[in-house]
Amino acid sequence: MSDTDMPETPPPVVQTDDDASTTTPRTRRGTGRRLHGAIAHKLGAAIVSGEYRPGDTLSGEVAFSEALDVSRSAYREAVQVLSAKGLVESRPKTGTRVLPRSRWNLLDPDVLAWAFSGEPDIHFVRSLFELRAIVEPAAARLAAERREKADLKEMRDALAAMRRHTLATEAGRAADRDFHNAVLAATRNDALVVLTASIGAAVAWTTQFKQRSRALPRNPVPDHVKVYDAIAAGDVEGAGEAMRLLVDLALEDTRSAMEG
Amino acid sequence: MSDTDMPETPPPVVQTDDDASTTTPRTRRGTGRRLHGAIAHKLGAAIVSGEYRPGDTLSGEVAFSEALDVSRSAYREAVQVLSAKGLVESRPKTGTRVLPRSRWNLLDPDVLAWAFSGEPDIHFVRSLFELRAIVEPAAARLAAERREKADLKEMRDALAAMRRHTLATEAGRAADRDFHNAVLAATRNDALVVLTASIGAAVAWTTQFKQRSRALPRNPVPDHVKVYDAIAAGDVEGAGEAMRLLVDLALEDTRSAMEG
DNA sequence: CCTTTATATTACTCTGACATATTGATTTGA
DNA sequence: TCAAATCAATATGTCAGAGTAATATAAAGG
Repeated sequence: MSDTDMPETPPPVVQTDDDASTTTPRTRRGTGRRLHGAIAHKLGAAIVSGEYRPGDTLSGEVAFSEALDVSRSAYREAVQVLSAKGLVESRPKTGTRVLPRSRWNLLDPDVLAWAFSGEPDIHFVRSLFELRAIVEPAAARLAAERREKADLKEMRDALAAMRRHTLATEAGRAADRDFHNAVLAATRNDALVVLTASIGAAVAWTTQFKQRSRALPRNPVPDHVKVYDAIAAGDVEGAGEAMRLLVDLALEDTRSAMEG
Repeated sequence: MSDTDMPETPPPVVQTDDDASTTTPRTRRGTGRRLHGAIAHKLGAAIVSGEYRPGDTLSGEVAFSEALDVSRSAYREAVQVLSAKGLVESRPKTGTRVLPRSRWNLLDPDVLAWAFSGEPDIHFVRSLFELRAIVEPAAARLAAERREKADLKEMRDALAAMRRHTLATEAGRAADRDFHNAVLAATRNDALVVLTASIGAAVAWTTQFKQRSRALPRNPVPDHVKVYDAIAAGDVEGAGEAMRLLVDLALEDTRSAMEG
């Protein structure tokens, strides 16, 4: 993930640790990562969460930047990031306004992270899983056609790691991601790789929710093994079917966790 | 498309139209759009075309910005855009380096535009069409399930426009896009919409190539009508199959145009 | 009523300075 | 001799203020 990462930004407190502060508490702010990154995160999250709505126009650069107590440069660089992701558009005289949702790069990893930093829209989560249910089985079919020995080894290693740890641990989740990435890599399709990298990140979010609400009810390894076996055997139909099952189960788990 | 658009940036000539120029010819540069946008386009295109390769580190901000004869601010804002799209990463002391290809947001509309502003990598084009062949039929199936009356009207209107104009005209291509967008909108899936918006833009590029090399050999309307009929009838299987045919034919046309 | 011109507002660009973080060498200690 | 801590060099990060260019709105003219 690029600059603004997933772990919640610690509240950018202005620590007034100075003692004889005759001067206003300036220059000593945010603890977070790079400043413009933090601002982009803040604004981006506010936009995708609906706090600012499409068509709304942000207060001018000078006003907003000094409201945030940052320089105009930092604020502008943050806005450039948002603009690059299709969230806002700036024009002279008009100001900076939020673009219609249709122009947002919803599959951008950062945008997804912002979307999931608050209360994720259940409708959108459904969309993501639906897309995943479309893409991943097709990817498994391609992988069954094109996999090389090295790909299969990657998958085996990931499976072994999944067996060792569980999905409750970070190592286990990483192994899960590794497995899916290995399948993707075996398709020799760059567009597929980057797409499901985004989706996978989002799905990882929902997985955390799942863990939070109830202990994981199912051992995911056998389903993954079925996918592996079919891919290793070059069984195109079987690979697609096994992956479809896998995604459906994940959707089912997450849905019950979110709605229940 | 967001800021940096498709039409070739007119060469950013430094017009030295001043007569008694004792001063260096500054402040009067690039005719193009916003300055940082132009620079982002230039650098982005250079990166995706392989001129700078992953791991390469760009010359420092001061050096590079004055080599381009722009201020550091403008250069930095451009780099922020590239960073937001996962092309580069900047760190103190280390400098700005090109990230591995796996971290590029290849489905970002701007990145796609940059990729297609030069000689498009035929391998990557193949990946895009493969992805399209996966997603669009699935979208057609969903559309057949969920379409409302208004969706069908949109599709009919687009079809009518396609009949009036041809794919050789801009109006015709717009109608083609409208039809596909209508199908997408009928799926009620935001993730699908934004994804195929990207792919569609890229495909539109290749369509232009197609037109350039040979007069269009096939009337696309009947195939589109078949898709419409199936969706209107709620025929899930038929809709998927008809769309699959449509995408396959487009791929065939483009492949022969690019390789021949 | 429509077109054209003026104007005010806003983002855009530039400049130059300082702060901060990270690397790599240097020094110190075991 | 090797390892850990220290320090300096360097490039990005942030700040401040001034001036430019573009554009929507209002005003003037046809």
